[in-house]
Amino acid sequence: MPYALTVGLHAAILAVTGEEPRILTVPENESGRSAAALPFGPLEPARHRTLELGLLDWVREQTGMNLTYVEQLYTFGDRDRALLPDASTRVLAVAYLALVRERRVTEGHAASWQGIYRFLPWEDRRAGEPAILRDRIRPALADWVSSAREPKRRRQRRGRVDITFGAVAAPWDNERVLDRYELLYEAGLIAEAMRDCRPSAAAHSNSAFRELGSPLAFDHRRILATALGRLRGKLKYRPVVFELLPETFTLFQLQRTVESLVGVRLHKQNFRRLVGRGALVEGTARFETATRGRPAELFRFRREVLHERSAPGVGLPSLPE
Amino acid sequence: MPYALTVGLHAAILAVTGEEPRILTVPENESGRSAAALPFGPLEPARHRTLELGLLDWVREQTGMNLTYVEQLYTFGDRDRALLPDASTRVLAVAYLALVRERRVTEGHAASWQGIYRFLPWEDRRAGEPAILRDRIRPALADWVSSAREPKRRRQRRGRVDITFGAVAAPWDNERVLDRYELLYEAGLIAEAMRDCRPSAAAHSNSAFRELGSPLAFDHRRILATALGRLRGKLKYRPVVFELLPETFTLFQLQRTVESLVGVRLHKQNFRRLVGRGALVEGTARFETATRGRPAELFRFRREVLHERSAPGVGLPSLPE
DNA sequence: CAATTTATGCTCAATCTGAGAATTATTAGA
DNA sequence: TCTAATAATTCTCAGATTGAGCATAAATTG
Repeated sequence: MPYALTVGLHAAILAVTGEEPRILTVPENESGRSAAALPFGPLEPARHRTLELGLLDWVREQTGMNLTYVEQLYTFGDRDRALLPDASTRVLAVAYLALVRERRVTEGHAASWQGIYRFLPWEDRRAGEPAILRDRIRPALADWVSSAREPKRRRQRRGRVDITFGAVAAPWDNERVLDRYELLYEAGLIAEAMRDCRPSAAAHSNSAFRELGSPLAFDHRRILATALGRLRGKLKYRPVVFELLPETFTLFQLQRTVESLVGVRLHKQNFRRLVGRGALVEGTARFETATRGRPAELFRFRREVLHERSAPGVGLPSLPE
Repeated sequence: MPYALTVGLHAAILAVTGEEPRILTVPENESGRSAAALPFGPLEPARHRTLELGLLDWVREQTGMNLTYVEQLYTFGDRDRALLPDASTRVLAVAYLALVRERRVTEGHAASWQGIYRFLPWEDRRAGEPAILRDRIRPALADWVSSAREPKRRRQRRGRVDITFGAVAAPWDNERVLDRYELLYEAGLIAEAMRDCRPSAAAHSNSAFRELGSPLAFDHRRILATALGRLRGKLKYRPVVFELLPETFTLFQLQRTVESLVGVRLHKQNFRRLVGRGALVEGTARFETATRGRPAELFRFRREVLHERSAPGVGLPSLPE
């Protein structure tokens, strides 16, 4: 067999600063152009006892960061999306999600923080449905639907669009981040699709067409989409937000952090009720000063809950649009 | 680097017959003894365009079965749990879950169906907490807790036992299948732990100790635990049970199937209410004959729901014990 | 001190859940 | 044929949860 096999370990390292979720990226020179990439490196069987240890190693080396909360996401292995160094090497990608409190990148590392909605602009609905959806995505998807030859194929495509991007019968499901990315990729609306020489992408190549969002190296935007979808789901049933927050925080900060991740606004009073009921936090008697209105109490995550109830998340009392 | 790297593709193929979930196993000769194994085979970079296609290929070859519903579970890569063919090859395992309707194994294949609770007997609580938990597991775990030297370590162990196996403050969480398996493995109560030369396992090696449940080859019992935990979670928010049921079925059959998977009995009337509310099924006007009491109507899964609502699962109206 | 801003508390109807009683349609057997 | 046993199916009812919004409290700004 003339094929070599390598396994890459990739990390989507997420933090929330203010009201903006960000990932840590490293510069990557890829076929001439330079694009941002997630920190990653190959599994070295001799050196890395486990996959996760290998990942921590590479991340430390490339960013100077020591990860604490790490979770495996998915293993990607499609031959034609791997962006091969040469045609006789097969590369798998094992993707991880890490949650951290944002820190300045330590000296001597070229890593930088980037807002995630630069890469997935259609996922942020906090200010209502974003313009890019109405003005560019929905029309382009409508084109894609009608560009199918057979009527049956058209119906399939329309159904898929409706369910992933929401329509009359099906509301927007904020966890389907990956489905949406994959659909846009298949429809050729993503720069990476053209890079991978997708047929559908070629259709747009000579029109005045702009791809959606900033690209990332390799298949890293797909990893980011996987990470965001998974995190949005997990928030609801595990107290993971607290990995992203400082030791003490106000309830409003907590709410803003959750909102920034799930991409929608939440009903404030009901959000508090849910957090309170789950007994996830406890008040310190201290208050946030140096803010505008009435000062808010500072709360702290009750780490004990991890040993008490089985699966408390924050709950998402959504707001009608 | 003197290390070779291989990636194995492993399939937990699940069906429910009557009220018993089963997996498809193949015979495997492993270091002299023969043990059942999940169907698996190495990724062949030249032949397999995607990981999933590789998996389907191996499964077809070993069992004659064509899979439809397939889902990636996890990628395992710990060096010291891989059961290496030789010390200079590193083997990763990408594990999948497949759901099928049970069929007879086709001629010429040595595969056979095995009830999953043979391998994870503590997970079936349909008849209340199983005796093995009270008589063997809880005592053995109590020993394991007190066998820790430092008090701090003991407290940690006790907390971990309480949260994974349930205690006063925390009820039994039926999704923590993997946590429970891992804990038993670490405590040396699982045959595979001894096979992997775990120190904790050695403690039991010369007493009149019997390991829990039947072993599987490699780390396949861990894969099974991952599969069951994931499926138990997914049932609640995606209509996946129907992959396991025939075209038409009674509501009671549906309930029994769900119960067999989640491992607890459910409240019948409320279960119906939930299924009805989700509009998951529709009655055919036909009835199940050849049964004892009043004949039950046959229902059919409304495949349309996949294109309607975002995420309907069956819901689990649990019964107090 | 008034206007503004934000935090926090409280209410109320609608819906969902847990538990179980009551009713209906069959089969097995006296 | 009549009765008991077995299941399916329908209903009820109290308690908890949710969605929505009003009201009040405690600060800052001008």
